[in-house]
Amino acid sequence: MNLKQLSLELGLSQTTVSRALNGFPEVSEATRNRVQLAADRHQYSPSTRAKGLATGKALAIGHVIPVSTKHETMNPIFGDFIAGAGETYSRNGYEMLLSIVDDQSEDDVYRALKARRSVDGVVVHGPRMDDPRIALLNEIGLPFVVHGRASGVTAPYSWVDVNNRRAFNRAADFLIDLGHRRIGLINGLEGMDFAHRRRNGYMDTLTTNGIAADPALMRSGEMTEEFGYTSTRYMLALPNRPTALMTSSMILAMGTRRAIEEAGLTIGRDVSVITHDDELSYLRNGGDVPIFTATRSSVRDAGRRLAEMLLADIANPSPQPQTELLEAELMVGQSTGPAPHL
Amino acid sequence: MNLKQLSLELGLSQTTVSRALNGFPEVSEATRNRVQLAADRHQYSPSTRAKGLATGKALAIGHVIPVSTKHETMNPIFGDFIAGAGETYSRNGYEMLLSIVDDQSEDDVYRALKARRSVDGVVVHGPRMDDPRIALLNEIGLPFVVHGRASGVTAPYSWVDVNNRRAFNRAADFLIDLGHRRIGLINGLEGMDFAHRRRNGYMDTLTTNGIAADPALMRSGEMTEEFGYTSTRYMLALPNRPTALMTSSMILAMGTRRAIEEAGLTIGRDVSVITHDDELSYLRNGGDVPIFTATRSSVRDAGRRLAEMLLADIANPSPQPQTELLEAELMVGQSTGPAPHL
DNA sequence: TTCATATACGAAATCGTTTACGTCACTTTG
DNA sequence: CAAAGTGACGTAAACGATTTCGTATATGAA
Repeated sequence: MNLKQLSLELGLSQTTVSRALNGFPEVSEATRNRVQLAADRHQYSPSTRAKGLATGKALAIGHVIPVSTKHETMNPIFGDFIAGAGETYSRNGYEMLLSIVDDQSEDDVYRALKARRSVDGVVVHGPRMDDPRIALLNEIGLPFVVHGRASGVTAPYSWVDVNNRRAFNRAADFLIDLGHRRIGLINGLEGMDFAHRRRNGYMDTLTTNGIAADPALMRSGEMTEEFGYTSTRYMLALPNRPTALMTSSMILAMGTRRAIEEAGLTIGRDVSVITHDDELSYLRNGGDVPIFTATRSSVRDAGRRLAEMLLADIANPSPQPQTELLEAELMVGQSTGPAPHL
Repeated sequence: MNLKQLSLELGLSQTTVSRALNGFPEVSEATRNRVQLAADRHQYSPSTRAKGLATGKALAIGHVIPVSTKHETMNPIFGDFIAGAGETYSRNGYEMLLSIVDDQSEDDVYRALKARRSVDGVVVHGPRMDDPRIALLNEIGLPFVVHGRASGVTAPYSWVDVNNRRAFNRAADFLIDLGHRRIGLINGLEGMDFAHRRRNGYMDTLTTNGIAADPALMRSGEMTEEFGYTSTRYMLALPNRPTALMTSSMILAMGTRRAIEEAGLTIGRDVSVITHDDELSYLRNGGDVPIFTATRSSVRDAGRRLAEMLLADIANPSPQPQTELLEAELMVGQSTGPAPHL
C-alpha cells in the first residue's frame, strides 16, 4: 500500500493524505480521522527511501564499529551500548545503521556514509589518542558524537564520556586507604584514550601519596579474559608482588581472579581487586553485595544519553558542541580488604 | 555531488553516466573511463535512497535483536555474530540495519520493516520453541534466515545452526567415559530452542548409558555469570553432589568456576566442567591448551554463512529453503579429568 | 545505392514521498 | 456590499537515481 493507492481509495489528493498523517494544521479533523483510520487499516507506512529522498533526511544514524585487524577483537561493551542508543532511536523514528569495519579502512566508511547520504549522523566508537576521525568528520561535515574523548585533538567536538580519571583516582585512593602500596594496573590498549586517562588517574593518585609508579605493575593490552590472566600471573610471580590490582573491565577481572586462585591466593585477603564495571547485562557484578569492588557506570545509559545528544544536534544544529561527563560510583564489594603483611 | 552535476560536468546525459558506472555494455570504453575518473575525483556515490527508490531494492538487511524485558539481558554472542555477517554485507554492497526491541513488540518491528520497505530481508535471532516469528515473516513475505531453529514449527524455512544435540551428546559421552555418573547441566532459558536441543542431547546420552536424569542437576536461566555461579553453588551443596558439570556458555562457565573454587574444590580434579564455546573474541578459551574442555563452534563464522545464504536467496529466490548445520568440535582442555571417588 | 544492423548516446518516465503554490467557497470587516 | 481573509483541499514540481524507449551515426551486406 502506498500513498497514491491510499489517496485514491479515500477520494483525496496525495497532498491531503500526506498532510493528514503528518499532523499539518490545514486539514479538517474529520478528514484527518478518516485518513488515519484507513492508514491503520491498511498498515500504511511511508517508504523510508521515498521519504528520505523528499525530505533530504535519512532518518538513520550510523555506528561504525572498529574491529582490530590483528586480533579480530571487538569490544564487548558494544552490544549494551547500542541497546541503549537503539531505544532512543526507535522512540524518535530513527533507524540504526551498523558498519563493522577493520580499523584500516575506517575513513572510507565515513566518507561513503556521507557520499551515499545514508545517515544523518554517526557515532564514533573507541576513540584513540589524537584520533584522526574527528578531523575527518569535521571536514566532511557529518554530524557526530564521540563515545569517549580523544586527548590531543584540539578541535571542538561533542562527546559523552565517563570520568575515567576520577574513577581511577578514587579506586586507587580506596586501596591506599586500605594500606596497599604495591598496586598493579591491568589496562586496555595504550592507544585507546580511555586507557590513557585511567592510567593517568592511577598514577596521579600514586604519586600524590608518595608511591613511585612501577612499570612492571602496569600492563596494557586487548581486554580479554586471557590478558587479565597472563598479566596477573606475571605480576604475582614478581619478587615483590602487588597486594592489589586494578583492572579496566570485568572481563579482565575474571582473568585476574583465575590467576589469583590458581596461585593459591584468596581474593580480597591476599590480593585486593578493583575493576571498572560497565554494567554489561550478562556480567552483572553480583546482587546486593558486589563480587568485585568496582567503579561502576552503565554503558547502556551512556548509549541513551549519546543518542539523545546526537538527535538533538541534528534537529537543531548548534555551533558549540555538547559534552557530558558521567561519574562512576565506587561500589565496595568482596574483592578488597586491608593490605596483608607480606 | 550528484548524478546531474556529474553528467553536466562531463557533457553527457545522466543515462550514460549511470550506465557507465554500473557497467552496462552500451557505453564505449573511452567514455566509461572518463566517467569513472570523474566519479572518483569527486568521490561520487549514488544516493542509497534514490537508488533504492528507483530499483525497488533497499540494499540493506535487518537484524532484529530481542532484549528480554524482564532482565534487559542481551545475548553476548550477538556482537561477534554481526561482526561476521557485517563482513559479508559490506563485501556485497549491503548495509546492516539494527533494531533493538523488547520481545513484546517484536512483531510490529517486522511489519514496520516490511511496510516501510527499508530492508530486503531480515535475520531472526534467538529463536524460541514454536517461534511465531517464522509464520509471521512467511505471511508478510519478507525473506529471512533464522540463526538457530525453532522446534515445533512445521513450515519450512532457512536456517543456520550448530548441531547442539550432537555437541552435548559428545560432551556427555566424554564425561561418562571418564567415569562420571553425576553430571549437572546449566543451560539457557527453557523456551530457547538451543537450550531445548542441548538438554535433549544431554539427556539422551545419560539414558543411553543407563543414568537416570536428576531434575536437581538441571538448571536453566539467563546465561549470566551470576546464574552460573548460583546454579553451581546450589548443585555442589546437594547431598549427592555432581562430579561434573556441563554449561551452555563460557560466561556461565566462569560463574561455575567461581563457585567451585569458592567451595575449595579444584576444577578438573574434584569437579570436571565442559562448556559450549562460541569463540567470542574477548573470551578466547586459552591458547594451545584450552582452559575449559569445550564444544567449540565459531559464532562469527555462523554469521558469515548466514549472511551469504540470505543474500543468495535475495539475489535469486528459491522455493525450497536452505539450511546449514555446523558441527562443533570437542576440544579437550584442563577442566576435565577422571571422576573422583567420593 | 539502399537497407539492415550495430554502436553509442539521450529524453523522459518512473519510483513514493513532501511541499511550494494555487484555487475555491465561505466568512469577516469597514 | 465589496474587499479581504481564512479554511480545506488540489496541482505539480521537486528529490536523485534507474530504465524504457528512441535516435543519430557508422558499418556491413545485398
